[in-house]
Amino acid sequence: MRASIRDELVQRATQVFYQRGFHATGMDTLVAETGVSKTAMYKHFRTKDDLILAVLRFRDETLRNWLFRRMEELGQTPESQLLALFDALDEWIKGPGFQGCLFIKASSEFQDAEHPIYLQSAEHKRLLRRHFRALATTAGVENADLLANQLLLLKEGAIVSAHMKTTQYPAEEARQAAGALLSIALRK
Amino acid sequence: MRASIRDELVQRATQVFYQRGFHATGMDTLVAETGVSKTAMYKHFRTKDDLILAVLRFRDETLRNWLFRRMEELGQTPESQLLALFDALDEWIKGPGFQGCLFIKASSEFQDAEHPIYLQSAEHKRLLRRHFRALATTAGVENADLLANQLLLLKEGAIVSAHMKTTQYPAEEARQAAGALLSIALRK
DNA sequence: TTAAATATGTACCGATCGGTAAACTTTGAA
DNA sequence: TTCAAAGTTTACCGATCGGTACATATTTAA
Repeated sequence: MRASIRDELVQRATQVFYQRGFHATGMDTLVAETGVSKTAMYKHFRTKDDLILAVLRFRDETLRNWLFRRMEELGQTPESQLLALFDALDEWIKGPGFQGCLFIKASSEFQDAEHPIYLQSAEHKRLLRRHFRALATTAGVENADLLANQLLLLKEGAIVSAHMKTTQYPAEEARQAAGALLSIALRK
Repeated sequence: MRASIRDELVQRATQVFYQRGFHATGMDTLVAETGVSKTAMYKHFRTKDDLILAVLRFRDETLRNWLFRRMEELGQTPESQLLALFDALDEWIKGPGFQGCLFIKASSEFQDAEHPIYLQSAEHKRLLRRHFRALATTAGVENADLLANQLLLLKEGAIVSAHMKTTQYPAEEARQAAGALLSIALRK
């Protein structure tokens, strides 16, 4: 029960930042929404930025674990797992509380290319990319780099378009496009 | 020379918000960066939100005008114009001062689905979508809606991936994917 | 049982937030 | 040339910002 207050703070803060934004959320709001006193917060994290970094690390772990597991559950072969990315995405988008991608938001609120928060956000995307590329390679795709990057483009586009309500069925449309690209990549 | 101070304020404010973010930019910063006094600002715009809305309207006009013109210049047929979207995108991304999409940022800092800033941002994407769909229809694509949405997914994904440096050649990879989708859509 | 560790609430810090008031200067059209 | 419109500077408002001090309560391990 010792370290759990810190964990609970991070988990609840993740939700608050996700729903309200980083700059728009003050430490007093965090106190009110998480139930953790400000003194305790600053005992665990030296600054607000440090807390945000912990939030991003937590989100990276949980989101990546969930996504990769869901892709495995929904697809038996590497090819179908790659397409299952968009089925999992669809679940996420249609699920409760979806508000876009926390890392896109973080990197756009902290744009400085050397800012730790920007770097941490970018790292998450790079880890996704690596996983997709490994799957593409296993599936026998020749240019696995290209396909992995393109799947990532479709994924990010779907998340943004879902958040901005540009399209009604972003994940489905992304999946259809991904299927076309995948079958082309496997045909040669 | 009368109305031009308002215009200059909007244009300079666009750059400041783009480079530094909306919540992160205070009105005093705006005074310092635009050279326009706070009194004058509040004579033209009742609130900061109103100024942001004017910024988004200005950006929507200039960006859409530039993009559509560039697509026409770079492509002779509707098909090649659709692909030229990604050539123009490439120019933008590689050009000076690129920091992602102002509308994605605005909608993620003002997430409330009924907030005027969110609605204004979403409108920009809808106008792009309409244009792409019209081009796809002219090109003879059967399911123009689907293709237009997929091109938009690739475009948004490329912008985000460029901003987060996930991929080195986002526009090129998006263009290649778009070419594949387009040729499939025209084949039937 | 007790003492250290770890919470808490409250009050506060200087700086900045969005926004206003008022007195003064520049500008442009009749 | 004159005068109102539109600009500026400066000072200010209450609220909130990120962050700290301190005295008190609760938890936990010996």
